[in-house]
Amino acid sequence: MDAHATRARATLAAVAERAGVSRSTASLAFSGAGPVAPETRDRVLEAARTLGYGGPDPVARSLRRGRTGIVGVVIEDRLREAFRDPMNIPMLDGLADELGTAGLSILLLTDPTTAGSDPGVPAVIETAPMDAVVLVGCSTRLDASVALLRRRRIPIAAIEAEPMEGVLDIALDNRRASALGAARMHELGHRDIAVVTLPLGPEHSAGALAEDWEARATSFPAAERLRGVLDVYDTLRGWMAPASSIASGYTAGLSILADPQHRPTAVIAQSDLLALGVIRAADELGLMVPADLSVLGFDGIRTEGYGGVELTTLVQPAIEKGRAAGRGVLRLLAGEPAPPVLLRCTLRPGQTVGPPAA
Amino acid sequence: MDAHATRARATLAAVAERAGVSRSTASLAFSGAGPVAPETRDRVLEAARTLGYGGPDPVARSLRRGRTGIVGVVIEDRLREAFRDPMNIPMLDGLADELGTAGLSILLLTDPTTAGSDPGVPAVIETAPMDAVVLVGCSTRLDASVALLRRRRIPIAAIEAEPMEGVLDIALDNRRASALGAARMHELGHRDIAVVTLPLGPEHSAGALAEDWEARATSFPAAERLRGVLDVYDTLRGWMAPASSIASGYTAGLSILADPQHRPTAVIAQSDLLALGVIRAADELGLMVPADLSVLGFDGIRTEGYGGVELTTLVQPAIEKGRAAGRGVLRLLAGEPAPPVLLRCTLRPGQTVGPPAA
DNA sequence: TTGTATGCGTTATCAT
DNA sequence: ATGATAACGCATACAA
Repeated sequence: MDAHATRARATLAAVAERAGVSRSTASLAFSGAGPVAPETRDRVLEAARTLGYGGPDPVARSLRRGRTGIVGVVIEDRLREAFRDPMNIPMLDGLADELGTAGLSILLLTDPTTAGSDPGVPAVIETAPMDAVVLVGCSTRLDASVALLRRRRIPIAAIEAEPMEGVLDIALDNRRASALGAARMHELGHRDIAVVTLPLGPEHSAGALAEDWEARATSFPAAERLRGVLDVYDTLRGWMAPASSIASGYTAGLSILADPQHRPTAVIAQSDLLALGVIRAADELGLMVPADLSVLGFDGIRTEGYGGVELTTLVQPAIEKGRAAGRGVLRLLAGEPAPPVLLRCTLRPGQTVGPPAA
Repeated sequence: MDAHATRARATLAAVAERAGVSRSTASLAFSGAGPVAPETRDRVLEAARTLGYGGPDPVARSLRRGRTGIVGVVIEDRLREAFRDPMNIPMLDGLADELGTAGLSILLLTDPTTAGSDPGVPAVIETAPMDAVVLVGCSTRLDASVALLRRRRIPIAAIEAEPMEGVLDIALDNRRASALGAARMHELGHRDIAVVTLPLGPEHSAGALAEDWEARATSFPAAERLRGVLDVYDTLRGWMAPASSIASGYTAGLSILADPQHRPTAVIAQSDLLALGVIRAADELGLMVPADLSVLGFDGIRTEGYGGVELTTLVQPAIEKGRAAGRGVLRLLAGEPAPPVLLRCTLRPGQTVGPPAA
């Protein structure tokens, strides 16, 4: 350990004194926010070096400036779950990209209402230092978090959430896109279809879709996508998956396709992973895709790693979701008007959808 | 917008005045760090509500307390790249889990030396408020970051990095594990093997391993794993992949297996994704695994989603890596001694390794 | 170009 | 159980 290790942390005042200048001059030497004679600056920097001064304290600076340089990103539940959804990665990347240009970094937070925590202990969301927040949970139960953040006067952007007053909405045209996909199926002649949905509620339980799903749904995108299908099909079979994964899709597929007497000719899945799982189930049951069964996905993941199936799917602009949120946050922080954003999904033809078997 | 929106943010002082108590008492009412009469507290809370006070300012509190509740996690390069490595997700999850119990949250940072940024602008790592940092880049070029953080007196833990003075080391027995895998291959009778390595340097370029790889290697785990193989095999073919991905493994596999006259009987890959890529290449060339070619992976990812191959691989305790780092950080922050951690990988037999064809 | 003075919003210490 | 006071470390408006 070096000689400075035991000494107390040096402050800007100490550096200033050592350099023989005032605190303000020393401050300017570091921030560059004002004119300083080159030689004076050198003296200050020199003093800083000998004192082992690590630069202005970020916290003190934040207090003074009223900015922390931190944007909270609220992810539902555990990180593990959040990152299991392949769409969250590029979204975060786009967000980080956009925020990075402004020197902002991302603080990972979990939704206190989904994570099981003591109500006694204040949630991190109440106490974390941040300039703004991006909500990505997609859960209607965000209300509590939003109320909290509003009281703290923290600007909020929400991705794919139900629109809320005072929250910058970064939306996907989930309903329209889903209807588009459904219409394509209908055009091709499919009359008996099944839908595999993402978790609609916080329970994350699997099973046939309940009659009253709409009243109990808390996942806005999942509900919207389902509504989109119902815009085209009056009746359908619905199966709710407990997560967006191949395994869940596989299970759903087995259930839906089990009875040979009563099989749909097409399955509309609310995510690509679910679609891949359904295809695997079909495989196992000896069904050819798309000859015996059409499968439509949602997301547009690179299926490269997943066995080489070219999924017909609705591609969502995941990176752009993050970018748009980032830009929106930047505007909010700048006090500029931040208009809501609506991003569009597109249908990408693949090898998994065709006309029903005659 | 409500009535408070235009008014300036309320402070604790304002709340105290309104409630007719001193600032200290108001403070105690919120923090619960001292005795306050129940009715007094109610009055304070009531005043806070009518004033729209959102609770103590985290920044001011941090300044006073000397703690931010934030732990920086330095990931190399872009988030997209970082999350492409499947091991980083459970690691982060374990870390978040452990830190969460102490009310700490994770600030995502990128390594300023890998990300291309102006040297003029101070890197976030220099200016972000945090109590401690976890390094996960695995790059030897962490020196610069470490120096910076040391000057700031910020405790550091590093996962799978080359041990450094004053940095809490959370290590994997990469070399031993790799040697173990290689020994298994040797036992089975393989004499002509090839290794597909992770990127050894920051260039992320693909190609045959250079003679002087060791001198230029900056990725400690990749170098260690390679050394492990060399502990068993004197000579081998080496191919460096530009990333840990199926696509890179596929390319590497094609190159290595191209010439039928000169094919290894086994490939040791430094990650499971690379191994899966090699297997796909073998498939394409009409080689059976493991009859014609043995393939060993590293990581122990759930291959469920990747086509159903049961990879023989070295399983690393990814979640535990994060947990250990989290616990270490907690101890550092508490001023307790934090012993370095060495985690062990285990060989998990699968269906991709067998004796060479006679 | 440099220095002086003040306040950012809290909490810890100590006294009452 | 409550109150007065003093930091925490810095950046800015303003004066020189």
